[in-house]
Amino acid sequence: MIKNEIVKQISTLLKGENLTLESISVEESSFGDYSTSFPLKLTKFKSYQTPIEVAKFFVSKLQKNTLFSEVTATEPGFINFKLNQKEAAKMLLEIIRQEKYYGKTSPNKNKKARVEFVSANPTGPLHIGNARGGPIGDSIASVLEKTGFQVQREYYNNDIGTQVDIFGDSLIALIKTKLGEKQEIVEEKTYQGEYLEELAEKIIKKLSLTSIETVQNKSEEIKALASVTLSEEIIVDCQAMGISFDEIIKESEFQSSGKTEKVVAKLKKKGLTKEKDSAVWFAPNDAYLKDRESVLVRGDGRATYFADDIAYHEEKFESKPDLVVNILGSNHHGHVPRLQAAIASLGFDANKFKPILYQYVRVRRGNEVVKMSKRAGNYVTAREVLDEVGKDAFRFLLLFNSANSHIDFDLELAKKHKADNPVYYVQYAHARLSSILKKASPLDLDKFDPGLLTTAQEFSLIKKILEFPDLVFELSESFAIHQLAHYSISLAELFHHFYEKDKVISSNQELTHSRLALIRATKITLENSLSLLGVSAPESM
RNA sequence: GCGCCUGUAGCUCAGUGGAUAGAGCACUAGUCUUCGGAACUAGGUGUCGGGGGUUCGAAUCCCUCCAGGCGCGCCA
Repeated sequence: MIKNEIVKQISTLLKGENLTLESISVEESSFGDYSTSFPLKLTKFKSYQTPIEVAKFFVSKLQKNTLFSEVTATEPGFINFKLNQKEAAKMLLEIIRQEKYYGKTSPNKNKKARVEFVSANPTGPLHIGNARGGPIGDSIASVLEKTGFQVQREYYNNDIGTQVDIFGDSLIALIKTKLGEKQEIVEEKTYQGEYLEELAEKIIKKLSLTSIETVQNKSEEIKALASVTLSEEIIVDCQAMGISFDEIIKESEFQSSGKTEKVVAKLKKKGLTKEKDSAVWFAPNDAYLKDRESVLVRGDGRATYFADDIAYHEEKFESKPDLVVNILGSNHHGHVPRLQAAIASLGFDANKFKPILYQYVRVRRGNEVVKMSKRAGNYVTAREVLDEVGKDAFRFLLLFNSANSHIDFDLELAKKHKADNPVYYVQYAHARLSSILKKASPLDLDKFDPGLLTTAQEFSLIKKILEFPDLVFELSESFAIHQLAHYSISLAELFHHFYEKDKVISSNQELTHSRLALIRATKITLENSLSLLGVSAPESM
C-alpha cells in the first residue's frame, strides 16, 4: 500500500497546515516512480503562494521517509517520488510471508456487502449475455472480500411473472402436442428451441403424463417443475464458471409472504403512489422520474417485477449492509433510477447502492457472428461457449473489457494457445515461475540480500508487484474489475522481460536466492490476481 | 421523440482533470550448447468521431452535431 502510505502522510501534513482537499491522488509515473499533483488542486493557500511553493514545502517534510530515495518538486506543482530500490526489494520478504494473503487489507473490516448477479429468468438456458454478469459479480465480490468485507453472493430468481407464464403456456402446449393433441396456431411469442423439447420429455416422464387430461389437471405442477429444473440448470452453468451463490432468493416469495404488499402499502402511505387506469403507480417527487412513473400493482391486482424488486431491496437494506452491489445487463438501465428512488424513499441510504450495468456480448467465430444455438433456438448459450473454450478463457476474456464496452467474444481467439490469447500468456508465465522454483534448490531466505536486486528488470518487476494491494483497494471502490486482468498481463510481461535478461539460478548463492525470492513473490502475486479473477494458475501446461 | 452505453494506431482495447496519449495483435528483421521459444529484442504509425466551451492544464468535465449498439409495455 505504498500509494496509500503517501496519501496518508500528505493528509496528516495538510491537516497540520489547516489545508483541506477533497481527494489526493497518487499515480505511478515515469517522472518518478510515483507522483501527485495535489498542490495544483489546492484552492486555499496559506503562507505559500503558488502551487510550486506548496510542492516544495511538502517535499521538505516528506523527504525523511526511507522508502524513497528522492522526493522532488517540479513545475508547475508536481511532487515526484523515487522509490528506494533496496527498501522496495526488502518488502518481498513480507510478501512471501503473507503468501495467499498478499493483497489483503482491512479498510472494510466488519462491514457487510451484498452482491447480486446473474439473476436470469428460469425460462431457458443461461445465455452468454446474462453470463457476463457472472464473472464480473463473482470477481467484484472476491475483491471486496480482499479488502475486509464480509460478502454475500446472491442470485435473484425471477420465478414468476408474465414471462414465466408465457413460457409455461408454451411448454404445456408442447407437451399436449407430444401427447397427441393437434395445435392449430403457433403464436409468435412462444418459446422455442431444443431445450424445450428436452424439458417436455423430462416432465412427461417425471410426472407420468399420459393424456391431455392429466396435463390439464397438473398444469401448475408442470410449471413449477419446469421453473425448478431450469433454475437448477442455470446454477449448474454458474458452477461451471466457478461461481457459487450463498443465497438464492425467489421473487415469488416476496408475494407469498406478503412483503411486496406491505412495501407497496408503505409507499402509498408516504404519498408516493397514485392510481391511474385502475393500476397502482410509483410516482416519486423527482424531476427526472416525473415522466417515468411505473406500475407497482396491475389492474388485476397482481404485483409487477418492480414491486417485488422494491420488496427485495427493502429486505436487503433491512439487513443493514454497508454496500449493495447489483450487476445488471444494460437493458435494465431504465429500471435502476426508479429502484434507486424507491430505496431512497423508503428511508435507506441510496449511496450504499451501487448498480453496475454491463453491455452485451456478441459471439464471433473469426469474422462470422454466431447468433443462434441449437439448444436455445434464438441465442447463444453460456454452456456452449464454456464447453468450447473452457472456464479460464471464458472468464478472463469476459473480464478483460470494461463493463461499459461491448464485447465481441471470439471463439477462435479464445481457443488459441498463443500470445494473442491473453489468458495463455498469463498462465504460461505462471507455469514458468513454478518450473524455476521446482528446478532450483529450496528458497533460503537467510541468503536473501535486497541489495543484490539492482537491475532495471528486477526493479520494474518489484514495483509492479508492490502495486497489487493498491490496485485491489482501488477496485473495491471503482469496481473496474477489468483492470485486474490488464494488471496480470502486465505482471506476466515484466516477468518475461526479467527472465530473458537476468539468469536466476547461478553459482552465486546469495544472488540466486535473492532472485528466487523475487520469483516466489511474483508467483504469489500472479496467483492471487488470477484467483480474484477466478482463473486457474497452472503449475505446468 | 426520450434515455443509457460506445467512438482512441490497420485490428482488439487500456488510459475519466496532469507532464511527451499507451499496450497487445498484425507486419518486417533478429534471438535457440543457457532456468519452459506458449518466450524475448528492435523497428511506428494517431484530425483521441466533428465543432464549440470551462481552466494554469482536456482523450477525460459541459454544450452541440454525426455514427453504431441497447432500452423506453399493467415484460423481467
